[in-house]
Amino acid sequence: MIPGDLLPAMVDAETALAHAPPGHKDELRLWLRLLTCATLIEGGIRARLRRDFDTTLPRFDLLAALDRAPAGLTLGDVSRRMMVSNGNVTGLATRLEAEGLIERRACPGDRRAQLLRLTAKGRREFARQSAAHEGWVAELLGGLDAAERAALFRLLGQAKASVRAALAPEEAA
Amino acid sequence: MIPGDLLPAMVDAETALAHAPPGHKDELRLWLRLLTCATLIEGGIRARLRRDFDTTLPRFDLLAALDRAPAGLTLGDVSRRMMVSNGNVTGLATRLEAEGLIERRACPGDRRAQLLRLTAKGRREFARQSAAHEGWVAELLGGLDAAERAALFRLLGQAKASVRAALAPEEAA
DNA sequence: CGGAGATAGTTTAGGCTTAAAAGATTTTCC
DNA sequence: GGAAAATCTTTTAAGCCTAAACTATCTCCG
Repeated sequence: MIPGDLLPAMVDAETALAHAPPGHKDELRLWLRLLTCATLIEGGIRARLRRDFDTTLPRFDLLAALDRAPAGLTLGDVSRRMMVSNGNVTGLATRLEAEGLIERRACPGDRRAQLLRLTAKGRREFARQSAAHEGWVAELLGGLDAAERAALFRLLGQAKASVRAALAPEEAA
Repeated sequence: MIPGDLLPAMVDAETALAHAPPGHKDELRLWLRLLTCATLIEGGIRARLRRDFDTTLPRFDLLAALDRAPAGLTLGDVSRRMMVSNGNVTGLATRLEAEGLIERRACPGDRRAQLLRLTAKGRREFARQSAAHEGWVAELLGGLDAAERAALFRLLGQAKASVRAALAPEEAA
């Protein structure tokens, strides 16, 4: 995340690029601005999760995935949903289990797999975090009106499709 | 980054949310879509930097910052531009210096600070990486036409302003 | 049946990242 | 001048993250 003491004088890559000699492509500017937005929002959320709940974004994301799947998810399911590696989920799950927020149990019919589920404590804790999280996001993006948000949402959908299409060949490999 | 072997079956958080019970705010959906886009693009770039140059995105970003500042930057300058912590830059700079891509030299007039500059090798290497990078980004976002890119760029500017405004109070603290 | 290949999860080594504490130097201001 | 505050950097401990190698299990099909 972005250290709080850096924010005042922060000069992001996109801003710096604006002063650079011309010749950079359109797409690069767009990407840098997109990245700046994502980094700023993510940093704000990480700081608030730490400040208010003493937790981290990956932990929150894992709880969120489980909260949407009452029947539980295997580690592999979580890995795909969170777009992170297998081994990463192993470590995250170990820590959350130690904190008593999730539990591992055998997956019926497949002795290789384990199901992860929220404990009662995990559900309670996530409910609190989730409500706050929704508020933070609304606050951060509150400067856009509904029409702007809708337009941005639509265009990001186009962008996502473009990126997925460009990435598709290597998925097939 | 996103492991290549996960891409085919990947189900991102945003997609999963679409199947969740209603009640989620507009802003949350927008944020999740923005995050998905950024994560996908970043993952693609990381994979290509590794594949073609055996390097990482943070290393590339540090070289990029130095490339735009021929006179050199202090570690603190780099930290602000990259929006990462001080200590992070120390480690990154140490590794890049060991690879001979950058050099540290005394900062005239301030014995606390050091200037980081690209070496000749660093300049050559960054030029190669940078050209490829620009191509990758153009390829990933090539599915959008110029008008869509312009509209998206503008709306992301609004979003960035909104986020910065919401984050501003804590900067002042 | 039984082996080949796919799939689930863990481990390992190494890089990235932060917050916090500590050291060195500079600046401010009385 | 000199104390106090600010700034620049490094160090430390801990968590996050990946790729790759490995074990265990399952599935397919000959």
